[in-house]
Amino acid sequence: MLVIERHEMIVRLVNEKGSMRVSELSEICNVTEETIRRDLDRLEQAGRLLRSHGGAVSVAEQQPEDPYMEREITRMEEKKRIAQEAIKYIEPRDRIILDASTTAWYMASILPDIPLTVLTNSLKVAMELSTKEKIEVISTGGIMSARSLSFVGPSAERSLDAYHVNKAFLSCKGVHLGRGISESNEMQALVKRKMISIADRVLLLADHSKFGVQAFTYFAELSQIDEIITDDKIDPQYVQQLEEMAVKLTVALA
Amino acid sequence: MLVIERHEMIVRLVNEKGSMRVSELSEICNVTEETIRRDLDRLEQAGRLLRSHGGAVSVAEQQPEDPYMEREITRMEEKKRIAQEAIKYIEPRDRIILDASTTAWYMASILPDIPLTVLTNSLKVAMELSTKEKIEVISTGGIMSARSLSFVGPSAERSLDAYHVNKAFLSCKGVHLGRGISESNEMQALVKRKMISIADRVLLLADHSKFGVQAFTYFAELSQIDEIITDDKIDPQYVQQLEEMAVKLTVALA
DNA sequence: ATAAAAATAACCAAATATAATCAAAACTAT
DNA sequence: ATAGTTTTGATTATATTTGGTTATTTTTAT
Repeated sequence: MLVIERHEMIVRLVNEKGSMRVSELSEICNVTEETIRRDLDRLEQAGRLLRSHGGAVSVAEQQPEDPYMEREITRMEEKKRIAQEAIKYIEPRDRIILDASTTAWYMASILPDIPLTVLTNSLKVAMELSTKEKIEVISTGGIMSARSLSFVGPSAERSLDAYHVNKAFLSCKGVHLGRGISESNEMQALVKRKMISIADRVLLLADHSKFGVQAFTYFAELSQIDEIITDDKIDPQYVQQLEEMAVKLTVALA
Repeated sequence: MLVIERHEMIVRLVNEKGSMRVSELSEICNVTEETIRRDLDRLEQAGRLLRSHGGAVSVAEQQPEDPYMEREITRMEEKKRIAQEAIKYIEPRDRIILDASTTAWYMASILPDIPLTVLTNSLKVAMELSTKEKIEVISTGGIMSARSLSFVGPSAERSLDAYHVNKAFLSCKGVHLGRGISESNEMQALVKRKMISIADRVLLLADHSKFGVQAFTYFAELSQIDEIITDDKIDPQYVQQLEEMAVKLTVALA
């Protein structure tokens, strides 16, 4: 990747996410943090972003409203942290699933360019990964859900049948200790259920606000989840209860 | 190779790939890196690309096209006109196929929001149609081709098997009266062949520059095409020969 | 408030890329 | 043909980029 390309990528990422840490950019671009810092200095000189300790923030004062992205500003910080923790579980040559959640999209955007096969039903994830040449992206087809820009329906589920992955990173709307994992949309829930069935290991990405919540449809038991990644605002009572239930839990720290 | 030819080749390569290293260009063009550097300096002077340490990046990020799409930015006007003509063939409640071509993408962007089912292997087409609420979009899944932002491969072909449409709008790289319709990329060709097999009616979108051209793989006979839509710069000799061969031809006027 | 951790700036050195220069080769125009 | 121009490749000196190291600053936690 040429210098200019890296600079453009940095600006794009900073603008998309609002902010980026030096460490994230370093991983994504496959250069040392020193290089990223120098880049940020120059980009700040040029007025393309604003430097801050640990990273940089967007200076695009009023980015034109992205019609695709339902503005999920809520829990953005937590989701980014969870995404950052989650990518630590990814190793070269893994075959993984990313679902159509905001957290999975963050994961895609900060995923380093290493040899990897990613199976997804999310248009945004696919789009995001298209620039990383070492990553092979496979999309389920299916009926497009315009709101979430993802593919659902029988054909999406059918196409998943043809694959097997070693890790699946899934999100949800609710985690209830007694009732299990739930989703507000039935179509999405069915796809997630299928995803779980073709994965060796299921990692659930759920920020603290999801605990205790019961959404419309259940798509998995807690026992089907191998590990939950959440943020540090989680109620300690859940931590303890999950421990008692022998569910592995990782807390993504700030 | 003439100097100008080399210059054009350099610009084309840079635009296709987004960027090129001096070393790559040197190898491809069979000249020393010094020569390439001088070329790049002059091309940057002329504003045809942007220099960067180690290579050059494309500057062709003008509106309708972004650096992903695989075909040349040329014939844009013709393609828009062909797209405009093509949508006249679409009626409410049609089930149609749009392939991963620039022309199909133009079609998607000017398609009115009427009840319609669109089956496509193009990410851009899907994205474009996501804002039109009356249009149901179904995507083939498959391996994502990053360059063309489309889905190809066995799974893409397999998923097409589950559907049947009444009209397919396809593009190509070459239309040869004797040898048939060809494509430069075999994966895309196989998908198109399958698309033809599940469509009642096949409409070929081909600007005048495609006639007489033979690209790498053939994916259809002329007899399998129900109608060709082209632009008014088409050589009259082809018009006459197609008439003799009883192939229906529509010329999109300015 | 103070200590520990994290991030940064300021170096340096190695690798790479570039610019400048010159001579040979190829092309142009008389 | 021949003189003049342009292009090219080779060579050398110069620039830039990058990663590593260390000291310093800033932030965070106690």
